[in-house]
Amino acid sequence: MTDPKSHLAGLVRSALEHVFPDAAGTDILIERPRDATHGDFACTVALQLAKQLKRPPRQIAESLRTALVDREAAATTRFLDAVEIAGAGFINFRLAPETRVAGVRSVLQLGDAYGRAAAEGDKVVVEFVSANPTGPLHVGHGRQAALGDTLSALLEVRGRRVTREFYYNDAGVQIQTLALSVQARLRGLQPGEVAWPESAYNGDYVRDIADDYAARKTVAAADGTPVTAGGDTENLDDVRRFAVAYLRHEQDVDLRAFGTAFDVFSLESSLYAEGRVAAVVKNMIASGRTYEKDGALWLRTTDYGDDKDRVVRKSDGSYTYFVPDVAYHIGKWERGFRHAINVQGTDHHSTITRVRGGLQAVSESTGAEIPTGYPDYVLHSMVKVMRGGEEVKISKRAGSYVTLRDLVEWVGRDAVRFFLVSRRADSEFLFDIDLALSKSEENPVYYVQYAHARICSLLAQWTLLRQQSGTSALRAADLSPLALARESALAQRLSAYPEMLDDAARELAPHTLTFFLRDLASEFHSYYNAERILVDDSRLCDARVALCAAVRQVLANGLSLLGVSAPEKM
RNA sequence: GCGCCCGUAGCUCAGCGGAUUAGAGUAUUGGCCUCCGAAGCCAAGGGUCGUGGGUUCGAAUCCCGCCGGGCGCGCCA
Repeated sequence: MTDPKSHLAGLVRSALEHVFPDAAGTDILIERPRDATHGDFACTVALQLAKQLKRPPRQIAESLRTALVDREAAATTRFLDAVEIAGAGFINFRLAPETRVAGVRSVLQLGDAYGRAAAEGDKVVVEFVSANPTGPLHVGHGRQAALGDTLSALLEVRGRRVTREFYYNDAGVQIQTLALSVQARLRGLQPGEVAWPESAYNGDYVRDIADDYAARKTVAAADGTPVTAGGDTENLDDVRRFAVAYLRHEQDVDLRAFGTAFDVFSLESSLYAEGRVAAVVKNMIASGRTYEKDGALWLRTTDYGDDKDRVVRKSDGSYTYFVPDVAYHIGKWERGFRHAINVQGTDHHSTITRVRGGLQAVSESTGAEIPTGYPDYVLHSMVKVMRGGEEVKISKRAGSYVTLRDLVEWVGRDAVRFFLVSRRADSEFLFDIDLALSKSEENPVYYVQYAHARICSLLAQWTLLRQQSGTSALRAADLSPLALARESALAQRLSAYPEMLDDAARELAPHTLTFFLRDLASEFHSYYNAERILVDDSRLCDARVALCAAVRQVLANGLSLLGVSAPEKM
């Protein structure tokens, strides 16, 4: 059987076609009521149709109810227990007990694969972090890493073929600034001195790079290429090459420690090297939407909803950054990604229209037929770090901001990852260090992990009791003794897991997952405190243990999507 | 000034393709370990959903104004 929700939608649709053929095309929306007294599912289709059918909603609901009850009576297996009309015309459904607990069996049978859809979906590229190699990763990058990684996992688990990608802007003036900063350090200068370049990076890491450069050390970037420092202060190209490799390596170390792995690293410099930037300019001109003004080449991005036209080629002959950005996205399209999602800070919001416009112009002249909404964006706002009631702004390491490494050292990877995805991306994030460190109070990470560990302990005891191994015996357990309201509520939540994953993936809203896990853990803790699991009656005992084992499995599956550990002991 | 986002309990936040009585955590107060892990559970109090209009049988949710906050508004990235 399909999941209960879609099955129910099918039933309602068929009843609707029978009773009100004129309204057969109506969307059937099945929701899970917050209030358990309203049943397991509810449908508002009667309210929606009242106007169209010119009949009171309760009357429509009543006709549908009759048809549904007839169908249920004729069915071979029992699915519904009751169909009730309530309020203005809601149809509330109560599932048969066997329907309710059916989800428990699927969870135990599928194990780690529960919630996973067949990998038949589109190819999608998720670009995130994309930090310039000019300094250590900061907490904002951490938020991006957590959001991007979890979103990728969500898309993947629901069948999309995901590529996680990191883009380096390694061709701009910022890299030049980095090289000059290192060079200044090599000359023995320090921030604050008169000769120190005004725009230079002041963090301690610049001195570290200079020291290693002078010592002619070798570093390996994320792609593994070793770079050895020449040690010559005056050779700026060499300084730059070493500094970039050094910082790429540092970022790689941080990302690995954070549990984030990328499939592809793209370099802005390679877009120039491969002639992709020049090709984009050529195609923009061919689209007929460019013009020369003040010695520069402009693209009429206002044709695509931008609030002003944008410069493509500056009067000095170089290109603005958005050109390689467009070239990069043309590349994504050409690699076969019909969906691309970029995770970025809201401070880059204004670039969206520009990049999409640029893609449209190129698409028009090449006939690529890139959709106007390509690529998709998940924008997140800034992270503010609080400790002891005050904002933490300065990190020794970076000089002017708190690094991801600082954060992970302070509170641990699990807490950082869980926290950073636990809010809507567009909300401003207040990261409270004291809160993430608390081991007993309002710390949702421990709350969820604790539920997992508790169940593991329970399963270990049950195994001793029954002298059986693992969950294999539980898959066959008779679940009919699970008759309590708490038990069916838990089972219902387990069966809602795949739906929740779909919603989170569709809405590009990974925070949904953390809320689900907290609610599931909460429901388990309540159940655990109210009822004894390991009871003498072995049928009841096995059924309850099977339910708990299913809860554990879903907690573990969900945590793994978040990249958070599911400990057996804490 | 213009554009986008946000304003929900003391605090931190869900809910916002309208729909049955607005939720969670925390903080406060009071209970629960001779019993499967108290990093837990139960209960109470706490909200004109920023504000004023509008659409609707029905609005925290959709539309408009205003107030307050964030981000952006370069031939920077």
